[in-house]
Amino acid sequence: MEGRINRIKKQLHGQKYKLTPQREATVRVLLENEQDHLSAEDVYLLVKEKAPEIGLATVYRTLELLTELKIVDKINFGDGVARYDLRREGASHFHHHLVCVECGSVDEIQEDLLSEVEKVVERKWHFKVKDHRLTFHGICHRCLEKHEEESRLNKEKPYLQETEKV
Amino acid sequence: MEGRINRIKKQLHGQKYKLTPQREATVRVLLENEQDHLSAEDVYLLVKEKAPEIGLATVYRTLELLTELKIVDKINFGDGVARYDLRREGASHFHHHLVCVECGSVDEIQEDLLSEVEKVVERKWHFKVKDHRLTFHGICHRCLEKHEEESRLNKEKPYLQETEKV
DNA sequence: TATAACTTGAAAATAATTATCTCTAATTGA
DNA sequence: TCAATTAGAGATAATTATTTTCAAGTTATA
Ligand SMILES: [Mn+2]
Ligand SMILES: [Mn+2]
Ligand SMILES: [Zn+2]
Ligand SMILES: [Zn+2]
Repeated sequence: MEGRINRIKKQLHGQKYKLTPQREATVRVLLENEQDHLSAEDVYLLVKEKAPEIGLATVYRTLELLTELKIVDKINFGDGVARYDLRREGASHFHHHLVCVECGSVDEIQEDLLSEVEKVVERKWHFKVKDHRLTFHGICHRCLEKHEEESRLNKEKPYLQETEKV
Repeated sequence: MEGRINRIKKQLHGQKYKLTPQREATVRVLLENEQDHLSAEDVYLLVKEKAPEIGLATVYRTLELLTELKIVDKINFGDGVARYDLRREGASHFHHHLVCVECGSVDEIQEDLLSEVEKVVERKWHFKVKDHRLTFHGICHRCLEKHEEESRLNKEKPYLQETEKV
């Protein structure tokens, strides 16, 4: 954690930016919620707990700065707000996402998966790939298990079919 | 064109929706600009030419309806506006995009490319894939050619290096 | 043609993001 | 040291995109 903060501090200094207490508090919140996909508002509320004087505008500015430095990725899952996702250290590519259309959960895939596909794109479309965004929409393993459970119960009690409701 | 409109009309009626003149005009604009990625505002301005009385809210409502019926896909390239992309008829999957970070162009890839990757995701993450979004960010073939051209010229006139400017 | 359900345009409301302004504290450099 | 410059801050205003409200109009079909 501290090491990671220090490396981010160096990255900022390398671009003539300072690691102010507000910026540090914001980075800490992102590190402490690494697997989440927080909106600016979410980050603001969490940072406020450790630095109550911070303003929402500062959070926006900090997130913008971190995005510019590729420390976070700004993503949009189509729910009306931008979300911020910490890049894994040393990751050469942006990770992928699994969005469940039933429960709304967002899981991550850290594996590359696309290296072959990108070779094809570069060769066939003569397009130099620098980055990618890949999201799958579907049904997550939790919801799938719930379905299996339900259909098992339905078989045991065939007189209580879903079609009977109302 | 007319056949396609008729099939869309049937799709609407099947869900108890009506094909109003405003909706038809909107669909026509989308068909006439099939390879583009229009924003709601873009669509509005184009529809206004053939149906000047239409309101912006109606365009938003129509685009939302067409998205719900999977006639169009709503996409977000991170430029602050939602864009609407007509689905190819009979296409089983949503097509991919190549966004050029230099000139901003957006090209399309109709090939599937992901079937193998999706098999891996279903097997390894136990996630039932229903749809996907894949965008590559990089340098398009036009910009790459421009670069090659420039470096060719620089070799011919080595006394006019870019580093000399100012 | 009657009619219930659906749609519309205009305007207002909401929501997210960005810009502007002024203040303060830190840094710089004679 | 100390005046000048600058970076970052909060407050607030402005923009921009999208959604909601509502009275009035239109549509499919019996
Ligand atoms: Mn993520
Ligand atoms: Mn497209
Ligand atoms: Zn789920
Ligand atoms: Zn280009």
